[in-house]
Order: sequence, then structure tokens, then C-alpha cells
Amino acid sequence: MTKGKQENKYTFFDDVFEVVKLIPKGRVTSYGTIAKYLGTKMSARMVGWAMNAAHADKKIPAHRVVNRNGMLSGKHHFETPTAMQERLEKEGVEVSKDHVQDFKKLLWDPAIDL
DNA sequence: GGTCTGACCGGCG
DNA sequence: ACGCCGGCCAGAC
Repeated sequence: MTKGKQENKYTFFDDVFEVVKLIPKGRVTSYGTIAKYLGTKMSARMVGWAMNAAHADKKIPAHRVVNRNGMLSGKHHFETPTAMQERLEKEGVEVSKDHVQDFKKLLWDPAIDL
């Protein structure tokens, strides 16, 4: 069985994509929150890395994912350095100086909403 | 095949 | 209060 199937290989990446896709409009979440929901709060870096792959999938609202400070840390990775902020504002999220206003209120926790 | 980095977080000095 | 460091998983060279 050691060389059976590797179906469970993409658990982490896949889980991240699923959660990010489930983020409601006008709501934001943090890398640590997702990682914690997956059970690996220490691997918040992986969540960000998963977003890198998510960039290939336009169905994944990576702009709704920010760091724990509510700052658009990944904005620099978007098409344009302002695309992330513009999109968030378009969805009703107030963004100022690359950081989400009322982040605590807009913070969407999968463990709570699900 | 081994090494390093990467859109982070939390603890410690 | 601020700064530094370690930790996790996976992909790229």
C-alpha cells in the first residue's frame, strides 16, 4: 500500500481553494484563519502559497484574503497593485491605505459561517 | 536529490 | 513597545 494512490496529496491546496471560493461577497478573511480552520494554524504561509496557484483560477477571490492585520499584503501579486483594493471596494469593502476598514467586522470565519 | 524561498503567525528578548 | 526568530508544507532550481 505504500505505493497506492496519491489522492490525498492535494488536501491542503484543495481545501484552501474550497474555503476561499466560499468567501461571501463583501467579506474578507485572513490566511491564519483559513489555516486554523484546516487545522494547521502554523502553516499560514502555505495558504498564501496556495493563493499563488489560485491566481491561475479566476474563480478564486484571492483579493478577499488578507493577512491578520487586514492589510492587502498580496495586492502586489495581482494584475495591478491596486486591483485588489478596487475589487474590494467594488464589493462594498472599505479599504484605506491598503488595509481593510472594520476588518474585525468583515472578517469571515469559515468555522462560524459554516 | 538536496536546498531555499514563499501573499504568514505567534512567541520571546 | 518594537524587533527578531522559528515553524509549517509544498513547489522551483
